[in-house]
Amino acid sequence: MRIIFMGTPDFAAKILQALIQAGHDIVLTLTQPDRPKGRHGAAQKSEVRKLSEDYGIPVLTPERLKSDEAAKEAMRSSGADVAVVAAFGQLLPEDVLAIPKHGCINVHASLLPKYRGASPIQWAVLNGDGVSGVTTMQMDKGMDTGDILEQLIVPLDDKETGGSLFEKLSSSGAELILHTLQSLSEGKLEPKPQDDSLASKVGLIKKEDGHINWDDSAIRIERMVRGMNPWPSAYTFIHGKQVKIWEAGVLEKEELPKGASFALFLNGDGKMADRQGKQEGKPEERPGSIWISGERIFVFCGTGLLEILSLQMESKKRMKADDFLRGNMAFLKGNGQ
RNA sequence: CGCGGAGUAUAGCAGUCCGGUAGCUUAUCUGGCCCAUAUCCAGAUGGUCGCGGGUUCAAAUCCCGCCUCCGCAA
Repeated sequence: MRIIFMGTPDFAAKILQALIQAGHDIVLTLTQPDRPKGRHGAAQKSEVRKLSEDYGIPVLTPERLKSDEAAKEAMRSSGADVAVVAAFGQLLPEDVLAIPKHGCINVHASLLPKYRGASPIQWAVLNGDGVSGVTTMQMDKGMDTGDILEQLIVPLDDKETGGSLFEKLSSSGAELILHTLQSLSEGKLEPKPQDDSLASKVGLIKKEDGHINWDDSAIRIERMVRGMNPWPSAYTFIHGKQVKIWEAGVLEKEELPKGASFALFLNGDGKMADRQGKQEGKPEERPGSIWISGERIFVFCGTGLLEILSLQMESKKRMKADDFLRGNMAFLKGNGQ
């Protein structure tokens, strides 16, 4: 089949890779223009663009497909049977949807109609879902509202992170789109409309979404630690320095080891909080209090206790809690600089 | 040439400003204590101070170049 591929990041590149390996004829690729990225501010090609160029596939990078007549003309003249879209980053206008003979098929990283929108993978982890999956659907003018073609369910692991689920769903997505295209060529697809009453919508995850609110429950924060990994990561501030938390465990407050000692109190800006507040219980047990026991680090949360297993100070490498304590006790206590 | 931090023993750090015998915690090994222990005590092993030049009687430290890692920003 002659296929136009539209996508941008890693997730899309994996789908494209699978299509190429399966022997499909990719006649044209559309992806986002090169964006500044990385430490030196240089514009970088998207993953999809790199892959396409490696295989000698023509690439277009329309800033706004909606008003880019040249790109539309290229699509028309390609004579494509179908367009496969994965994390393209632009809403497709209706006239574009109609260009390929069989329309545009989207690979979406959730079990639609759940998690329509931009960050379905992270939200599955953030919400503690037991399963997620991938969906292929016939695109229409809405945001992930088209008829469902096929779905594949993927179970989540207890320690699932955004990154690990991403890996699972991209390979499942690749598998599913190949199957869907096979079904399409055999005329066996049965599009099913989505049940809008079950729909949920998720927005793009932003850096700020990784900022931990210690008033939340330990359970929720631990999910956040996993869901925001590897980006934007769950973080807090200690003495004004950003600290990312990479691994954490959930405990009950009663499980705080007896020998533990209070180290410091956190709040949003990393300064010592007002201890005269009218919160319940001892001030050292309010949400955001850090306790140290031997080589372990604990933080009181709104509900429960979070043990920090591995973390990363800004400008530093990720390290285990015991390693962190080894050389940072002075910093924690504020004695250092 | 976007802004900034960092590279010192297995690991985490101090020391660099102000040049003068390589330090701390941990790990490892040995011994002690103990019914026993991830506890405690004593001792030992272990480092081309990222790489290459330069200055100097003398460089982890000062100067120049390079490599690598990381945070921000996108």
